[in-house]
Amino acid sequence: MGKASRDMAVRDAAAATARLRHAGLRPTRQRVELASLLFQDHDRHVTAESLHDEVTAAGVKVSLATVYNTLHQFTQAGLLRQVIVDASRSYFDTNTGEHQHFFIEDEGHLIDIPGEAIAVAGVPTPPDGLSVERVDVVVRVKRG
Amino acid sequence: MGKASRDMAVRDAAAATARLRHAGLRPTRQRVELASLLFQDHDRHVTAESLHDEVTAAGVKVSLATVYNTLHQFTQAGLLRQVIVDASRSYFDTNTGEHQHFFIEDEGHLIDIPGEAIAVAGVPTPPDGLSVERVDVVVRVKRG
DNA sequence: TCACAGTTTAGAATCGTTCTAAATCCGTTG
DNA sequence: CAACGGATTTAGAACGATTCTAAACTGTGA
Repeated sequence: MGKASRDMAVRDAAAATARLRHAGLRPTRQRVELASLLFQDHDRHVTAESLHDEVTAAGVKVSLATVYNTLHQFTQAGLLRQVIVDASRSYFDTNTGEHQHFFIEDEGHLIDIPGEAIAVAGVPTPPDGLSVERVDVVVRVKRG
Repeated sequence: MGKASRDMAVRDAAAATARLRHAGLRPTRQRVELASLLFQDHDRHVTAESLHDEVTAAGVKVSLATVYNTLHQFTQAGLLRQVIVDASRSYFDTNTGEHQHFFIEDEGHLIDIPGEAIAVAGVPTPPDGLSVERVDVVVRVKRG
């Protein structure tokens, strides 16, 4: 292992810790581990189970309940965004900026579409006492 | 009860039966009941449970399993469209034409947005061997 | 170092949905 | 119009994702 990757690993944990503190979350062992995995890449899409598998494969022991708790806490803290595309499971996206998604239904796989790329025109004013929270666009794609 | 509503009821069952036959589905008692309820209004959004409650309240005995089966069969037959907006339950829409939705998260309530109203521009070409199946737009709204 | 609120955990519980195998129904045939 | 056979319905079990619970543990400020 070279110097760069060692530094990387160190920086990951430090960056994760800083990020957690900044978000008002106590940097516990589990949260730091999960944050390191999640935020090493800019655009990640995970489910509770995929993340649990990943952290477990990395040799770290974190319960599934904690993964669920953590995903929700991160989401509430604005570190993650929940993406609803599949009736049977929830995805979480490390990209919290404005953007949309391709969803490959057969594979259960998401791909980001940059926010600038897509424009939604003509959204009507919502009825009476309602206000727009967010506009989600899902482009469902298939093989072939 | 006046003549009009009596005629309505008759027409409902007859229309439902015709609709089922046309879709290649045997018009069983349960399917006719459910179709009558579903297609009396043009734009309905139901969940399996809401429809089950409704049919039960109407004094008709249909099992929840049959409601699920029927919703899926109707969807496959093109009589319904499934709408994915909520991680915890599936909605079915009697409007199968091109259109989008407001989703009132607090109430779990959907409102149609006509297809002509909304325009989505700039959807990128999907990667390699993928083709666009459908573009779903969900306008999430809140009280206030 | 201590204490305590915050966090994690295993396992049970819950929720929507699907499955299973048996009972029933419907349309056709004889 | 009775009987047959495949389609349909059903109750209840099973399932998978998620949440809850109560007990054990762990950061952090004093």
